[in-house]
Amino acid sequence: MQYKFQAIEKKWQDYWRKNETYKVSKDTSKEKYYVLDMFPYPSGAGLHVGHPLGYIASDIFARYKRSKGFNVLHPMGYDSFGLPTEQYAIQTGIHPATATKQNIDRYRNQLDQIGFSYDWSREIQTSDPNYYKWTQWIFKQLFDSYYCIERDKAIQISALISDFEKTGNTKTNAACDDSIPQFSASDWKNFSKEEQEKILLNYRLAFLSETWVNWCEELGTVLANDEIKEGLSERGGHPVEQKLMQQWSLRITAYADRLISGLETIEWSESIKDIQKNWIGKSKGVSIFFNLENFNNKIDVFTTRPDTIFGVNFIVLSPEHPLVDQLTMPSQKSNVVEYINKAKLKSERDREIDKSVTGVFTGSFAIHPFTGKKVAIWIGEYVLAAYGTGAVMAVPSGDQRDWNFANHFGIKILNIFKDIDVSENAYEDKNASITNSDFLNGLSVKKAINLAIYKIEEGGLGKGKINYRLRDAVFSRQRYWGEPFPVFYKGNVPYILDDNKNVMLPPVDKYLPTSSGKPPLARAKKKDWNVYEGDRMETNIMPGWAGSSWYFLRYMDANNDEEFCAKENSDYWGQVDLYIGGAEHAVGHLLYSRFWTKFLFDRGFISFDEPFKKMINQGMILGRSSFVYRVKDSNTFVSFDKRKSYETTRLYVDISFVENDILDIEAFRNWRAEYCDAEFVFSDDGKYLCGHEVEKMSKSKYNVQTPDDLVEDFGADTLRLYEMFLGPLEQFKPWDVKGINGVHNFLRKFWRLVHDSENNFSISEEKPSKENYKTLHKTIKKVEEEIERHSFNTVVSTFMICVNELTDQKCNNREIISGFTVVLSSYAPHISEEIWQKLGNKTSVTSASFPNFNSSYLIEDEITYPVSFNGKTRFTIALPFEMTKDEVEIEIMKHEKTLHYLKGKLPKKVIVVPKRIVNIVI
RNA sequence: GCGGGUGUGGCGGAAUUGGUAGACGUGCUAGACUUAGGAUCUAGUGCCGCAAGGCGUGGGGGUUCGAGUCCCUUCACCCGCACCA
Repeated sequence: MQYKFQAIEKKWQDYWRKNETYKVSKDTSKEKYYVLDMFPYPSGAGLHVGHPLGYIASDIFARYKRSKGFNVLHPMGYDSFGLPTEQYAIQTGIHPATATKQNIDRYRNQLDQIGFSYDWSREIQTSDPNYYKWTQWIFKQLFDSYYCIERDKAIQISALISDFEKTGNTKTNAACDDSIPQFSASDWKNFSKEEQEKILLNYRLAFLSETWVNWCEELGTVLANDEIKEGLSERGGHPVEQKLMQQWSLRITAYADRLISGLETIEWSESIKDIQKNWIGKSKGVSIFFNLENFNNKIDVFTTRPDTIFGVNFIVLSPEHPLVDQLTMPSQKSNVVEYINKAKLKSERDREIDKSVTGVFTGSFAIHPFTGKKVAIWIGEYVLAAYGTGAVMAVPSGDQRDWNFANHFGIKILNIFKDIDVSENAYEDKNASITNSDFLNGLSVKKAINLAIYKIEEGGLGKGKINYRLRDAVFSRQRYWGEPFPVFYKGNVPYILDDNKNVMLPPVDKYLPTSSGKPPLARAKKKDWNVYEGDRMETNIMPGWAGSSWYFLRYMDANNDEEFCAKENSDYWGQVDLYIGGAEHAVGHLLYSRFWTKFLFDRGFISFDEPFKKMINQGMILGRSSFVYRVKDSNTFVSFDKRKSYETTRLYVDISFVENDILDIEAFRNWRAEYCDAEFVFSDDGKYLCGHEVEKMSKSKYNVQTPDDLVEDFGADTLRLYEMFLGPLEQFKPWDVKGINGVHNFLRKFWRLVHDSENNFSISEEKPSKENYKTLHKTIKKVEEEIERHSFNTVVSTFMICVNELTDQKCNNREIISGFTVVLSSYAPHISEEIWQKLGNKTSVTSASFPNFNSSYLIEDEITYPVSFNGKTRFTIALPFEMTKDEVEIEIMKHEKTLHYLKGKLPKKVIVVPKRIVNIVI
């Protein structure tokens, strides 16, 4: 073996470490570029080949940008708070910090092996007290802020307090809970301190409130909507139920509109933008008040179709609606109570699966705002408490859900659509004209909507309103391994610690809830807390996404003890120019970090309001599982091609025992005791052939391919090239080791190009030929273009073509090899450093400039014209470059092959596109 | 149901604005060379056909001198959301 990659890679990794090659600092003389990976959660399983895919792409891009003269920030760290480590702690008693450190060390080893250009002096860990004290600091700022709707930004709460002192809240236009009563300046002054605090809580961006939350009993904590998939917890797949609890929340809803409009300023995939838009779920409509027949208060309903107001047959409240109690007539009491209790017991999951129509009549009536007629008030599960006002005006002729409800309970349906039959289905399209609707008669839907809104607002019957599906983000978790809150209580009123005080996670005897069901932190005794104020400390912790919502800022100033990030640093490094990570964070991390960024921007701590300017979502690398086939009730395994003659059970086999689908019998027998005397029915060639399938990599499928083995066998440069060579970055693709040899051979071929048969470095000082230059410059151009448009896979082919051509040309000219080495270095940094050094350079190839493309080398003497007949290419012909259109036509028409394909006919038309193609129409 | 995405050889994939479909790599078939290697080199390899020729980018239709690429329609698979009023 001539190309000793193991020694070379070790040598350069040591060199980079010793020389701090990848350390960067602010340098205003250079243009900055910020390339960021989504930082990993350090799990116990280590990295598999799927993880580094995005890291390799971003590393290539970072190295490339550096060679183009940019000052590149390319950091890495760990999202090290989280559930799995805590679950492990519960099982083993090992402190999560200890397990986290082990896992991080393992990750670091794996990452170092791959030769990344991270500036490790900026490493961060979200579970490090020096990091999370700044997460707590941001929470303090959120607590200390409210959202001013007029100025459309977050403002310090002191401004609101001074408003209250002057005018009470009568003129206040701020995002808050709807239920706040009005008070005057003198009311405010007369409130006790505690009462004032409680009122302010309704305005703060971080606030404590009693809300319906998703409670997961199995995990012992509440979960955010984005942590639930198909009604089950994302982690572990446990059932989730609705529970009313006092929780910290963040008022993300105040930012709903900006979170939508901001999407227009960033380069993300349409699908992620759409997912976020749908998640926020903006809808324009109108809120309409229905007076009640026997009561003084009103029911507020939200609708996007005010044009259907005359089609209202009844009103439906959600079972959790606050007026349910009041409106339930004694005669209906038992029915309603029974119905509501049943609804309460249903989990998210149950509600999702069971879509049958259910409901109950309250016995009360509302008054239609225009007709004055009585409208029955029902309760129905299909109305969600959390959306809109938790009440709907039911228009069965225009809404299928209302139609189903009416149909089920035998309610007569009012039709308000001209010439439309609603006896079988509701009419949900917007193409009909309205009828039976007083002043709306004869209007199109669009016109009717506008007129209805006008009439409703004019009559004081309601108000135009924008509704969002997005809920405020529940920010408490009843667990141990997360950021503690910088919060203490006096009585039931929460207070924030002073700016210079931060809470460290206190030690606890067990990582489990207390016997009274309080979170694990409640186990800590007073002396265990580094800070203890008031009557008690907050015992909830922050959710997993707290630390990851701002980490990209900390990298800019990772070791600052005075601030979370000095403004001069965030002003210099600015937005993340390229963010690479998985699409699975579409609504969690990516929405929350946008929210925090906007907040920090509002408060003047940073100067930009979107964190990630451009994002690429890498696709998953799927595993290739292997199978053996055991004959039923025996210890005999039959080869894949013969399995059909037997009744067999398919069993996973560890892919490390399988090469090219051939099973290593010895390794298999040694795998498990039960297989040690296994018998085999072989294929005709005497080998055992395994079956295979492409699926997600997982431990239980024994199909996990770690980068470690590959780095050992082929080297990091090969792994880097191969991961890129697999296919487009964004696409899902199966992992298949077979192709790795090809990429490895390419590096060997490059090595051979500049070494003689004795493995001595050998380079020619001659002036390169025209052909040599052409090959190099073609490569420079293509590599540059492809990297710029993030087409990382095609670049590898370009390298291969270049080395193939140079080999054919027997070209080892210094000038050409030097140029190619720099071009290659972002993909294969180790071998490039080695060759670069052998070329006599004293500094690292990472400081070399990307070669300039010179188009003059690409000018051709001849053009090879494909000649087609009726669009089908038949032959090619080389003609001088400068030949004109007419000359080409003449030349082609007298060619013998043309005559052959014309078969004596006259061409109807001859199309000549100079320098490209000739097409003859017969 | 709504929104987004993907369909190209045995396999991974290439084809930037419509202009030689299958680059590059694997795999396969022959052969050469050896201090038998995960080596190197040569030739072949989309499908049908001895050939001439025909057919080919999920299917059908269209625009065009020319369509993987543009338009219409349809199918399959993947992802997200899903009683959102």
